Amino acid sequence: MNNLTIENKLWLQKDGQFYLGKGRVELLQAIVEHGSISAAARSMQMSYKKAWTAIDEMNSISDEPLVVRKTGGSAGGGTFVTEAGKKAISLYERINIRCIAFLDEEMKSAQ
Amino acid sequence: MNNLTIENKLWLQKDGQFYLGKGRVELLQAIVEHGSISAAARSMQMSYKKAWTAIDEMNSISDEPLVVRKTGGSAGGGTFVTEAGKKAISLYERINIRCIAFLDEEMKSAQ
DNA sequence: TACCGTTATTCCCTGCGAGATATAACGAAA
DNA sequence: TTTCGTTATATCTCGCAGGGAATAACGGTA
Repeated sequence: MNNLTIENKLWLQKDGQFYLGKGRVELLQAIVEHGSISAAARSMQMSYKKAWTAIDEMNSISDEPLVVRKTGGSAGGGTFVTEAGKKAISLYERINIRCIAFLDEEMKSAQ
Repeated sequence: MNNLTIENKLWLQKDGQFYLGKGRVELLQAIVEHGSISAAARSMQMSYKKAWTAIDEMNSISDEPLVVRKTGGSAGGGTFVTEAGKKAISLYERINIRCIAFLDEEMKSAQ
């Protein structure tokens, strides 16, 4: 019974629809950092299509958009995370960190 | 930002290998109840193959077997959950229940 | 020895997700 | 009006996990 660890995966749902998980939070953070979907996707070895699909889905599920997308222009366009998006990121991260700490405690006292 | 719920998925790992999750715990419980892999699989609309594969894998990862399988005999054989298996079930369930309660509290205080 | 229901194992097939590719649309700046 | 890098979107293919079916092995019991 040794070397036993507990893993967890958290995600937020809106009306039962998958909304925001670990991968999407990382994607949003990369967009904050890089200012575009394509640069963010490149930075994390994700295909543009996958990134775009994820963003389109979470944007349409949320009441307020999490990112604003601009097409065209001298820089070609860009994508920016809204305040609602940043709030969602920090909500997820705070709960996730606290949940991991909680589970560590549980496992310690369980064995 | 309403109708927002948090979902979580827990599983146990042994040396980094997936070991026991929600579905496998339910399968073990069905085996306790029915006394055979095939009856347990039937009772939860799972294919025998999937059930057998899951059991074979978790049994081989664990130090002590979680189930004992008997082949042949008048009843054709059967499968029985060991004490170690029952302990694993209750460990998972206790942590899972407590984790759900923890997350509910977190979500309440977050909004 | 014949039977029976279970465990054990192999093979085929198919649906789905992910990736790759290609191309259009866009619009500010020069 | 040309350029450029981005967003947007449609196919197409390929791999593979998972299901279904088929079959062998097993060993009490009658």
